[in-house]
Amino acid sequence: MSTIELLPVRDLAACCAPLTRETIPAEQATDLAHRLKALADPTRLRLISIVAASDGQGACVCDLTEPVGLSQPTVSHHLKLLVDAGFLTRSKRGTWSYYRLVPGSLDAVAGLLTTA
Amino acid sequence: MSTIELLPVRDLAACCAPLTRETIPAEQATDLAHRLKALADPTRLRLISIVAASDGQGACVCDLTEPVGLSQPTVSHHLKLLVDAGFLTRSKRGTWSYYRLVPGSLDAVAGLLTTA
DNA sequence: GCCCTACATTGACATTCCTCGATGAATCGC
DNA sequence: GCGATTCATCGAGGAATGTCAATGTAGGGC
Repeated sequence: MSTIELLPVRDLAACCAPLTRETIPAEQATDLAHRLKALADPTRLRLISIVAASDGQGACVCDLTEPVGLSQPTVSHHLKLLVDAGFLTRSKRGTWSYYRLVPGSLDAVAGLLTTA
Repeated sequence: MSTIELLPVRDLAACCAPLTRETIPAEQATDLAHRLKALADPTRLRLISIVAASDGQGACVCDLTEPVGLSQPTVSHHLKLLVDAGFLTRSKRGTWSYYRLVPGSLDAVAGLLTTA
């Protein structure tokens, strides 16, 4: 999961036909694979889930490290991956970092997988 | 991606609420992460895409190795992962193996990611 | 200024993953 | 039976990933 320039998620949904409509070009496959790789980890799925639940103010790292049972650096690492992939945003207030779900980001990926 | 017992895909959709509805339990997160990991590779996305396009009779390995530009053992390996994850089925006819998309399997995963 | 809190980054290690060449298994045609 | 074809499996090498302890950075309170 090397750091790669990814388009905003909404461009994904805008530009690309679903996987099963037509053969996906190599470049789009690479981009989508990166998004999916960011999601394809139990810890990151739980982080997204918790962040989504505590929406409004957002969730800080201190709220997240205990539920997932991992060290703070590890949690920060996962959060960074999710931010880079476009699923979360980070906003700093004082010493705290608040993470929020990017609206529509998950739906954009889901839309590319949907058959109908 | 060690071989793990996964429920049929339809049970995924049947049993589980979307990621953002409520905090996902660790066990479900592991299961979903396995499915996503199976999808999170450019080559496998393209394989799925090609197989889905050539539906009806299905696609054999010989049809797939050239478009993705990888060796036959590698393609067989990826196909096995996709079968194990429940996205493809394999049926042998003579010397050929025909791969087909499992209807609804992608939609089941997509449904778990959808916000609405 | 100084310490404490909250978080990010670095470096290291073990594990997993992707890929290939080589080999094995099964089928078809002769 | 024998060779050729199609595909799966095995073993290995290199790259990427998940995790942690240690360290760095920055803000808040005294």
